[in-house]
Amino acid sequence: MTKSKNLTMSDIARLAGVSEATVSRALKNSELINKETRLRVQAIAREHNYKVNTAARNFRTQKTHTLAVVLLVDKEWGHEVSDAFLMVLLGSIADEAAHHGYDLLLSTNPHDIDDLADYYIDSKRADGLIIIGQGRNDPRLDRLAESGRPFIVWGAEMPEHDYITVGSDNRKGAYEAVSLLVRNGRTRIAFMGDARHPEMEHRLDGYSDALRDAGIPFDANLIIPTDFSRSDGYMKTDHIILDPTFKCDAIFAVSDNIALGVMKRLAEAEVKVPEEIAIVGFDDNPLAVFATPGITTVRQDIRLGGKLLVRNLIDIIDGKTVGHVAMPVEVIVRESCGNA
Amino acid sequence: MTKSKNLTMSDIARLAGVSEATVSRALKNSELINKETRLRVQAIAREHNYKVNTAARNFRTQKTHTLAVVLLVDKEWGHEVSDAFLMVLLGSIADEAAHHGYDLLLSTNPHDIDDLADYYIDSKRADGLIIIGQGRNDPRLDRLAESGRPFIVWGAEMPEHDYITVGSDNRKGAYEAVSLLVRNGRTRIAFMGDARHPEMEHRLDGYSDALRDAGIPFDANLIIPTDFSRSDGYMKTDHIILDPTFKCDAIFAVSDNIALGVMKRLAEAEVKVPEEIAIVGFDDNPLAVFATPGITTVRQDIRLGGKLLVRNLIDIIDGKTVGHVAMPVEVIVRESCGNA
DNA sequence: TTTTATATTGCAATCGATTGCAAAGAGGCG
DNA sequence: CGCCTCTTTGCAATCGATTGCAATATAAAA
Repeated sequence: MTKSKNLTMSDIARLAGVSEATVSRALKNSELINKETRLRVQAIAREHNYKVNTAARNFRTQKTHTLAVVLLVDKEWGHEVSDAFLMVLLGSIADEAAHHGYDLLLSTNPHDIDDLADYYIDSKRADGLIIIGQGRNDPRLDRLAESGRPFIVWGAEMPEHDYITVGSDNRKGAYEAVSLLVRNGRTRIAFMGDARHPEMEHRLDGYSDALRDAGIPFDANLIIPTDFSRSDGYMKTDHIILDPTFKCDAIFAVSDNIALGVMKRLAEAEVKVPEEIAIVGFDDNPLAVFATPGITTVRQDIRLGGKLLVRNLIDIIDGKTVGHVAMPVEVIVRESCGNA
Repeated sequence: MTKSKNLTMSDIARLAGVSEATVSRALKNSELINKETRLRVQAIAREHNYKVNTAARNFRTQKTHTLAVVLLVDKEWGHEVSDAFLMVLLGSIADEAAHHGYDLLLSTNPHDIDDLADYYIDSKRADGLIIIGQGRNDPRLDRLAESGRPFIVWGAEMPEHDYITVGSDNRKGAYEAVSLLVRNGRTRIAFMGDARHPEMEHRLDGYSDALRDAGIPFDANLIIPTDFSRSDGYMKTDHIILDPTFKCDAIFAVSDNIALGVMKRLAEAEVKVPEEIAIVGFDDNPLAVFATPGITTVRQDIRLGGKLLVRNLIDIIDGKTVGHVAMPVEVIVRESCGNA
């Protein structure tokens, strides 16, 4: 632990008896410098615990080697910051960014996303933006796209949007989830979720597709608008329990959180899951396996998602063309869907 | 949306007919500059969508106005990145940092925390470090403290450590949780947790204090080493169920996650909660209220914790002296503790 | 009217690393 | 021996904002 104050490159240059230019090149292992010199300079730098001043480098190179992650988790539509998936995604993004030599700036609840682009990109804090929380077709993202700044969004591809996304194959996931319920003999399958949200819209499409392919007519009464939260799942379940005209034998919930809320309410009302009502969720929340009964769900590969967000954003920054990603999903069968 | 390339301060100076120095001062609203001039310069800057180049400023001022958050979530001792509390803490830290004009760098699973101090502080990426995940008396933190770099740790104060912490009053929380069980007539109260972890050591102290004050002898057989995970809570419950010589009428779990795992296992074994075994957890995990029965728990004010971490770290960076913080906790009574 | 105090603004050095270009040295070839 | 090539290193400009100090203008005091 050398307690010496901060050395600069010129100190190292003096110690090694070479110029600053040589030190700079040696430290990045440039072929321009004789191997012997290179190693000597590197050894001296290490010995004196010298670290390149990133602020100076960023300034000179006009690159920050930093990505900014913006969490647009809007209480309004019931997403909570505490969602397990957020943290997993964030962790994966952080790991992948580090792996590519990028630092990660984090921002939550920005007052204004327009300012945000200014704040991060124009003022040279970050080279690109990862937006998590597509919201309900947020027009601010479209404006961001117009401005031409490098960014990428976690969520669903929508033809009317002009930005790149990474997300799961929500349509296919929902299709398979609902088909599973159908195979288990369920015919009146409720949909709980908020279809105004792009990802959920795709899940609703998958739900419809599955019913159609099974020859089951679509019934709008079975669509129960629900936000992402456990509490809203809990509350909207009243509708199912208390309305005597409402009949369903299964529920497809667009998130495990909703499913957890539903199951809590059903348990209180002594409705048996899966015997009376079967349930399939989405996300494979770590809790899904610990609920009683275990929740059958659609697993997203969130860690892969984080990696792809980073890789593709870096490609965008580097001026390459990248496409949307809809990652494969996997149905995880537990007890709640009524499988044998 | 001006698509103009990046303006510099000298552009604004030219447009305003003043010097760069004046622009610089005007933009930070310095009293040195005539109010009229100030407003005019600000207006021009706004009009042209000029943003100060942070890289240049940081370089010149030798301050980064950035804090680095390091997540030391070690799978080894069962903490999962997906823990709800992590995300809440992180969100609160991010908000508070933004409020103080600091950016937030995020890093998870660093290879080496020593390098980390170099990486962030010495190479001028951040002004200070927030460490989350104190671990089992991590010696690396002690080394970090020796090096004199500004940092702060979420966790528990231990006399043998030479760094500043922010955390909850774990001892008091545990004391009240266990006292509640005692008041409900329980006398054989198991402790589930890993006392090698500083925060848990304090909770064990609180547990012991409560028993002592209630005149109940401490029984080492009732201490069940358990890591932080739901799954370990689930597994260690076997001990309670399957060992015929083991008798307890209540469990104090050092985290709600453990409590959830325990309850899952007890439900499978058809042990009634709270009638046969009462349970109190810790954290007030958002799930605690959604478990059946709802889990009585000790709530930590995590959002406040995040704020204090940031404020105190900034004080440390500014050279002020700050003390440890043990935030007040609150027992949240639900059904699992067997209250009337 | 001269002097002094005050309010504004500008000059110019500075932060530390990077990089295009030039220069010096080493070796090869005719 | 002279010319050319290739390797290795150094020179010096540059990135953009900040700030101590000096300079100027303006007002107040003598």
